[in-house]
Amino acid sequence: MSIKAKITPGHSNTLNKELVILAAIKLADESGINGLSMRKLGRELGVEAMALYYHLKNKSQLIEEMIDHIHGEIEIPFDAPNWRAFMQRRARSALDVVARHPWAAGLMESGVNPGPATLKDSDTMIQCFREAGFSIAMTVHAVTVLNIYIYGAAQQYAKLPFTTTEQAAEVSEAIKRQFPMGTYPYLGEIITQHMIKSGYSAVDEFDFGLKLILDGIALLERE
Amino acid sequence: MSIKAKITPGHSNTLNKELVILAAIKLADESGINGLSMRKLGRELGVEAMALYYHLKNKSQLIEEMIDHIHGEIEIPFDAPNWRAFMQRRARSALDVVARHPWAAGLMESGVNPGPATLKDSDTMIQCFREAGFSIAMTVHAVTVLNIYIYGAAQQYAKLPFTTTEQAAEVSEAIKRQFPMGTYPYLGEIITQHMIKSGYSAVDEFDFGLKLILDGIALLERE
DNA sequence: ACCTGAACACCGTTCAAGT
DNA sequence: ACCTGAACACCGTTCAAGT
Repeated sequence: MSIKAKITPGHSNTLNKELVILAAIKLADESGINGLSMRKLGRELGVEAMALYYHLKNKSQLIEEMIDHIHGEIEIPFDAPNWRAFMQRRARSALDVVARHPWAAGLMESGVNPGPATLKDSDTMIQCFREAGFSIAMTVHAVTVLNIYIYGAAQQYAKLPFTTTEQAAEVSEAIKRQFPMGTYPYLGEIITQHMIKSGYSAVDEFDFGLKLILDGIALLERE
Repeated sequence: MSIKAKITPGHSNTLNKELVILAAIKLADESGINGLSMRKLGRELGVEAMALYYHLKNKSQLIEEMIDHIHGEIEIPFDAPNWRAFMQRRARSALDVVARHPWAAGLMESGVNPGPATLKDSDTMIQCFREAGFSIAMTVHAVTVLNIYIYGAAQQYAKLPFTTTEQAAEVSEAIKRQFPMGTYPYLGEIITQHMIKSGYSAVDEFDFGLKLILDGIALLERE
């Protein structure tokens, strides 16, 4: 055993898959998915890019692992009193997770090669609906519409060029200035009357749509 | 005027923005968004990559223009008898468009720099709801939930590793073989009882969710 | 007006070689 | 077992120069 290993006990000073994945997520959080390169990631880890290929097959596999890790950050609210509370909390958690890792928005739910965290999340959602008395067919419908909505919303949310309602108003005005008055009268009305005057909140919109969908699912309960 | 110009009247033999965009879409359709490079695109057009920079600012702008063009392919059913028929037909058309251009799925609705086709589409959707008597606030809710659902579904649909129900069954079995029996019991049940036995159809799932959302929107009509 | 050649600063990945 | 150096075949983009 080397002296180095004795100096840092319990902390491996050599690389491993997990460390690479965590560093890759950190790098992507900071500089986006296009800012993530094997060479930069190596630099960040104090190693040449080629070293990464000892721990991972290639960049695709790295990204798959990153996505499954992110998926594992979504809260699974086992203690929720009913399916509706469960799905509501899970949805909010998923939106939070994507807000922290915007680059991941378009990559989740790819359908190909789901990792353990992804599979566990699906399994738990299904369990929740089944135990609430939903049939298999209705469970599939419910899970599908919820996931489409949540990941769709997360993706649009991640791409929003604003976060506060003030910024929303500014951006709306900028868009409106780009086209001559009257070209898009209905859109123009929405922007002036709604986006700028009253406060537009992307999160409120998300919640409204989620409620609409949960109400719809409630009607499937005994079908 | 050159002889060449006389030989091909009405057909410019030099490049222009529109030709570049169309060729780029064709190339992306064939080889995905990662297969689209300025150098390959130049080759396809019989020109050096650098020539493209005379017609477009950079690759980002090219992609923005491609997306707006794709957006223009979505049918706007002016002759629909009511808002519901309008939204149903538009949704189906959007799904078809993304099926033809899977690489575009994750890039539509980016919110930044919407092009004329994108703005026109929004304007028409808003007009449809407003003329049906929806308030401004309810129109925003309805358009938001519909777009999130449609583009979310399009994205998942574009990424599906299967198209027919037979392929769906095969892929489901492959996924199931990857994990030890009983690890994900509820997911396992869905796969064996539903995905493999009865036929799973992604399009049917899309329609089910769309109906659920349209039913929900109908309840907002006089709010 | 429209295109090219050369150049720059990057990529992902392989593979033999080093310790 | 774990990492590196050199190499290959790519990228996007700028800019002076060509016609």
